Amino acid sequence: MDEVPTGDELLKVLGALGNPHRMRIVGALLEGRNYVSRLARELGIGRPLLHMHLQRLEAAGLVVGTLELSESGKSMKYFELTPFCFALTPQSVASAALTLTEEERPTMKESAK
Amino acid sequence: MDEVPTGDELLKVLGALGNPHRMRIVGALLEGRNYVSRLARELGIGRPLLHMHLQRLEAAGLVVGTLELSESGKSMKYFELTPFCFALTPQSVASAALTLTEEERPTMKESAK
DNA sequence: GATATGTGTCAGCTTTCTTTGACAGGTGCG
DNA sequence: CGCACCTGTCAAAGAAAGCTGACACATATC
Repeated sequence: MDEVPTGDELLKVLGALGNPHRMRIVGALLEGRNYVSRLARELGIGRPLLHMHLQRLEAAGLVVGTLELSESGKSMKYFELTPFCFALTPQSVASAALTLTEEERPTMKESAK
Repeated sequence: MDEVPTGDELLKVLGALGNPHRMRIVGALLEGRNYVSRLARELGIGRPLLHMHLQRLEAAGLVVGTLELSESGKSMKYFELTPFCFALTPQSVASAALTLTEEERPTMKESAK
């Protein structure tokens, strides 16, 4: 039931969900799949902005987008939620922290000591 | 068992946990309470930086700090984890998104009003 | 052709977060 | 006293995130 992610994966998930717009996007997609332009209108934000947010959610594996051709021939990108499930406890966070790679380093300063 | 937070609360929690240093701090505190200077040495980061990160975690309710007087008379601030437990699913995120206040808006210029 | 829909990207600005060094204070001990 | 700890704060710089308008491309309809 619960997914047990690596530190880097959990970092991307938390970074993706820790934003008002992206939380609202998840809420909007819970009612069904939707395409970018319509989603932008419903949420009242610009499409370039929404595009960026969706990319962040997709990079975290929380949504998936598929480019489809409508019957009229226009290409439309539909996004939908993935059935993710993460538990946030001191234990789960701590075990994820152990697998953090230094690529995600906040700052590197490996001199002598 | 699971905590059901408001949108703003969840936002603070996700923002607090979505950082490599703060994840490591949670991992370090899982082994027991600790005071700031020692924690900074063990994690290899500066005290001012750790102080800021701890403040962020405390603002999210994930840790609590208590200023105590050691037997020798020095004042030391001990931090320890709170037994938090959050479930991250499309449903939990969506319901939290409904209670988001506009105060936590992502950059809004408040010129007129 | 002009308009309306859809797609995506880019540069540049603003805002926030992160980080560091310096500074303030306190206590106990040789 | 000077040294070794502890506490806290501040300003400024650097890095990252957020946001906007303009652009380019496609297709269908008027």
